[in-house]
Parts: sequence; structure tokens; C-alpha cells
Amino acid sequence: MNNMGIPIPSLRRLLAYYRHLKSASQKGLEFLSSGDLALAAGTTPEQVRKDFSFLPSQGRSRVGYPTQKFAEIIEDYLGLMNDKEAVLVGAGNLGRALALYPGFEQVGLRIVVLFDNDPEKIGNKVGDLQVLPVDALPSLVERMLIRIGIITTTADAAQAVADAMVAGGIKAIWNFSTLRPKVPDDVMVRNMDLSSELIVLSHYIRSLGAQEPPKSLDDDLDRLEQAS
Amino acid sequence: MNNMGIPIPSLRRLLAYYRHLKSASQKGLEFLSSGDLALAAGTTPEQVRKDFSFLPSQGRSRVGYPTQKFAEIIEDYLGLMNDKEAVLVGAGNLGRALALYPGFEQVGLRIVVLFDNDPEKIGNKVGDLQVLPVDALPSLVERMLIRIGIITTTADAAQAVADAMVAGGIKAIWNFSTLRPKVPDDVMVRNMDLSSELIVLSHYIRSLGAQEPPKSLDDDLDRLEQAS
DNA sequence: TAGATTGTTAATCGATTAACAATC
DNA sequence: TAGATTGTTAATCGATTAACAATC
Repeated sequence: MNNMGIPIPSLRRLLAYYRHLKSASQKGLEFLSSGDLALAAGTTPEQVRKDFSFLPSQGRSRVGYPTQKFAEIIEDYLGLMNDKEAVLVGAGNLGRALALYPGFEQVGLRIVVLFDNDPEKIGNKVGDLQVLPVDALPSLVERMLIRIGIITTTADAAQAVADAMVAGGIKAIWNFSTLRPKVPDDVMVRNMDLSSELIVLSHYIRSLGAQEPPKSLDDDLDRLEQAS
Repeated sequence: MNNMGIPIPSLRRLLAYYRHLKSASQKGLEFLSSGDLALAAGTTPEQVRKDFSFLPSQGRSRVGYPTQKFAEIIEDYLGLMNDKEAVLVGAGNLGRALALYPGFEQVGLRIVVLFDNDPEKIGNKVGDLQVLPVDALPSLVERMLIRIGIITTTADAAQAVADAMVAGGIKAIWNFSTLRPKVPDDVMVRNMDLSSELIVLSHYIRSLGAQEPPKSLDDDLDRLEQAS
């Protein structure tokens, strides 16, 4: 009932702080203030301090946050060094791009196999990774105790894929299709609809166009800006 | 000062309703209730009705929303049929996947050129699209009156790319790099940090693991689920 | 010490959810 | 008509922002 648990936006910001702390530490900078971090992460010093209040460590008044130590604290808190295995279904352009995306390594994610139902794709390799038929997914996922699944198929295949993932014991699904798969309550789905992001950008542009003559609608800009 | 303007989450949900209305209409279904739409979009009937209150049209009591008409209303409201041109910088795997992404056509987005600074990539083609040097960006963008830019470069190149975009008159930037570019106030940046999304999934998995023995923490699950 | 910066509590804000009257 | 469903206003909730005491 009471609010245990860190808000999702804080979680994401912590990753941004982590990157900045680490790079500062590598440059030999020993401390960063909440103001420095806010600047790098596109937020406010108050927000940084609030976010840091979820961590099991404190900064130093008048000095700031020790870069190396806090990079480690966040690394720990977010579990960045834990090896997290995932499977990806849908070996199209987007699926392949994600399979080869270099940034995932830095957060400890490793995609271990791809799946697809296109006979043309099955048996191919994407980087080091094999492409297997979707049939093979549940047992492989179960055997390897994989908990994360990524869906980059078309909408019409997505529900069947999600079902297969759930059958194999996957608990967190990152869904790039436009369908919202139905899953049991204990499975988290994060829907990443790329088109809807563009709608947001295009809506902003239209609002600019409409409001250019009347001039300066700062309130509206602020409102749109803030929700990154 | 007062809250004009639709919330960003509503904007994105409208796109989901639109897809479902259109497909129902094509199947010959004439009406959908807020409950039907809620089910398809993963939200509640109340939320659907609230979102629809931003549209210049109403449903019918006891009947629901006419599918074809409401698909058109949303199409209009979101400007889906307006041709929106964009440029993309960073012709790596992710950039190419976005350039070839079929879903953008359905929301009226057209990526018209790619840019990159890698001499190996300049002059290549990605689908029908040419890859040009980043130097050429500002003048081309200005000449073509392009307002949307997509950044899929590494973090170290991102600020220079954003600057070039702003110089050419771009007003909305979709940024896939981990750097948060500094831009003038009238330019909207949407940051799409793929790794941070994974952090959310992995944090959820860890919370499950930690709480499996004590059993059933529905509050926590709900909280995490809801923020899609 | 004085003053910069942290940590935390309280106030605000915006979005979601609930309630319910209006309608066909 | 009775009852299902809409539209809208009010209540709740959660996250952000502001305020300020504590600290080095």
C-alpha cells in the first residue's frame, strides 16, 4: 500500500547519471555536484538528489558525489554487471539492428539467440547469433532460464510469440510490434511503439506552426519538453 | 497557464485506438465501445473516453464510436495523412533499420536522406535513400524545409549533429544516442535510450526474484505494470 | 566562520481513476 | 421503459518541484 519502490523515470535517469559519473571518473574528476549531473542528464539538481535518495549511499555537503564510488553504487543498484540473457524474435532489419546494438553490452544485456519463422532466415547468422525457428523457443528459454524476450515481429505474429515466451518462463517482454500482447499478471510488457514517438514530434511541430503568429507559448513548450 | 493541450500519453494512445478502429472498420464492424478499444490498447474504458474528449466529435450512448468516422477523426487530429519529411544521421545498423522501417509510412513519415561522416558509407544507398556527408545537412534541410531529425550516431557525434540540425531549422529531434544534446528552447528533443528501457525490464525481474519467497506483492506489480 | 551543497519534508502539478448524470 | 454506454466533473494518485534545515 505505501509507496515502496523507485519510480521508473528515476530508474532511467540513474543510468544517465551513471554514464556521466563513470566518464568523469575516467577523466580524473573526483566529485560531481547534483548540478553537474542535472546538466548532463537534462534534469534539475533537486531531481538528482531525490533520485539519489533511493541509493544506499550519500554525497558530501559542499563537495558533491564521489564519481567512482557513485558509479559503482549505481552499477550495483541497477545490476549492470549481472549478465542478463535475452532472446529476440523477428530477425528483420530492426531485430538485427538490436541484436548488433553495442550499447546493450554496457548494461549487461546479452541477446543469445534469434528466432524467426521465415525459412529464408532460419539457419542464418546475425553476427555470432543463430536464427532458429520459433517452435524451438519455449524449451530453449526454459532450459537456459532466460527471463527477457524482445519482439520485433509484425503485429499479426506478436501474440503467438508472446505466448511462446510466456510458456518458456519469460517474465519481461520488450515489444516493438504495434499489437499489445495479452500476458499473465506477473509478466511485464514494455511497449515501444516507434510510430507513436513520431506522432509526438509531429504534433509538436504542428503546434509550433499554429502558434508562430500569435507568438511565444512558453507554457506549452515547457509542458512538451518536460516529458522525455 | 491553464492546461491547454493534450497529454503526450493520450496522443500515443490515440494512435493505438486509430489502428484498432481502422482494422475493425475494414472488417465491417461499424461500432466499437470504449471497452473494446480499452482492451485493444491496454487501458481502461474511462481512459479511452477521456482521451476521446480531446477530439472534435462524440460517440453515441449505448452504441459506441463509429469505426470509420472515428478513424478519420483521429487521422485528422494526429495529421497522419500529412506528408512529414525527416532526415536521419548515422547510417549504422540502427539507422538503416529505421530508414527501412515500414510502420512509418502509415503515420505519414518519410525519411528522405541519410547522413554519415564515414567515407565508407557516404555515397552508398539504403533502400532508395542516399547517404550524404553531414556537412551537407544544414543547407539541404533548410532548402527542403525539413523539420524532423533523427540521430542514430554514437554519443560523441550527437551534439555536433544536433547543432547542424538546429542550424538547418529542424524543430523536433528524435535522439537514439546516450548523449542529451543541448538545443534552443523551441526545439523538442525526444530521447530514446534503448538501454534504459532494458534497465526497467531487468529491474522488474530482479524485484520478482527478491519477492517470490515472501509471495504476492500485487501492489508493486501493479505499479510497475501500469507505466507502459 | 560563512557559504555552498546535500537530504528530506511539504507543496504543487499533471495524469489517471472513480463517480455519476445525461442519453438513446 | 430499462439499461447500457457515453461525457464530464471530482477525487486520487504518483511524480516533480520547491523549501529549508543540516552539514562540512
